[in-house]
Amino acid sequence: MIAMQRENLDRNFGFILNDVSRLMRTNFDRRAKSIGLTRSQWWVLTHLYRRDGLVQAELAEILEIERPTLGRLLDRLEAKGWLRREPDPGDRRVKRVYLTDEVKPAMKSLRRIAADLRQEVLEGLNEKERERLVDILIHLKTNLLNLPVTNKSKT
Amino acid sequence: MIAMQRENLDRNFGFILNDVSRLMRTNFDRRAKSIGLTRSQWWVLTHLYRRDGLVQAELAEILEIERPTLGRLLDRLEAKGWLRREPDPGDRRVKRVYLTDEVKPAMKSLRRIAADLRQEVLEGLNEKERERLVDILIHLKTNLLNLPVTNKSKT
DNA sequence: TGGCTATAATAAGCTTGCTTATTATTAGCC
DNA sequence: GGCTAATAATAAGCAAGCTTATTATAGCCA
Repeated sequence: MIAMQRENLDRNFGFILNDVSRLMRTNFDRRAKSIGLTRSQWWVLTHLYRRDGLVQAELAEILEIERPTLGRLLDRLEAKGWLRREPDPGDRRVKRVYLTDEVKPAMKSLRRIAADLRQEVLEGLNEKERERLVDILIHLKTNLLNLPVTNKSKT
Repeated sequence: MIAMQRENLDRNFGFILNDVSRLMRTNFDRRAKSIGLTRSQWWVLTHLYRRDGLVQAELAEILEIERPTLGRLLDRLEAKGWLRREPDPGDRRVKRVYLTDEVKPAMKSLRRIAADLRQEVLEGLNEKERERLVDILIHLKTNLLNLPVTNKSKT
């Protein structure tokens, strides 16, 4: 008992999760390279597609990334002409983000890439298992968001 | 039928996985900050602890990261005195990596942090479900490694 | 209204991934 | 033995996370 000394590194939950996540990202990015977008960039565009004209801070909140991280993503997307930032007329601190028209065809390709990859990765799990997996991941995410240490600077 | 237009972004498998992975990493790194190590660095040390004196290329292979990525990790670890690189006597291209003595107490703390975090994240899943989850993740990883696009430069 | 506090965006700096290219050395073949 | 191909490590450059700090503007309240 108590053993555990030589725990099996190959079954370390955190690192396998990290591996799967990393492999999916790099695989997606390779497939999307010819379009000139990364997975993170695509995710930004996907949310704007739903709700165009968001304020940067709102968008960062929705994407659950920090504002500076989003800021630089937007820099690159704007430089490549996928979107534009416009000042808010009512609040001069604020910039609103709008997609440009070039975006739609690319979005379609990327959605295809994402769906294909998802299928290939989940191959071998039936529908019920997939749903169950997503439920579990959401549960884990909830646990993480409730950890005290995770709360960053509440003033 | 066919619907899917408005697929639920909140249940997008790839991104939830990414969220969980990212939250675990940042949470770990915050807890380990006072020790002066990151999760990636800890993972390197953990493997060396098992097998000291590895060649860099072997270590990168085991960790499943690219050689330049490992190289810079080792730069930082070496600069902080956690390990040292020594030339291989038989092959002058090769450097072998050895842990220093300062490492052991830190390793113990980090193993504690990792175990605690893992418990907190997996809270609410019983032992059987946890094992099942790891099995599924390994399955997904295998799928990913078998994807043709994933194979990088086979010459 | 004038001054503190809060908020939006950005700047700057660090880490860790990746890819592509270089350099040094070894190994293998003719 | 000498050339070519393969291998180990590193350099260089990009992306996307994070944190901390700065700047401009709003908002509140005394």
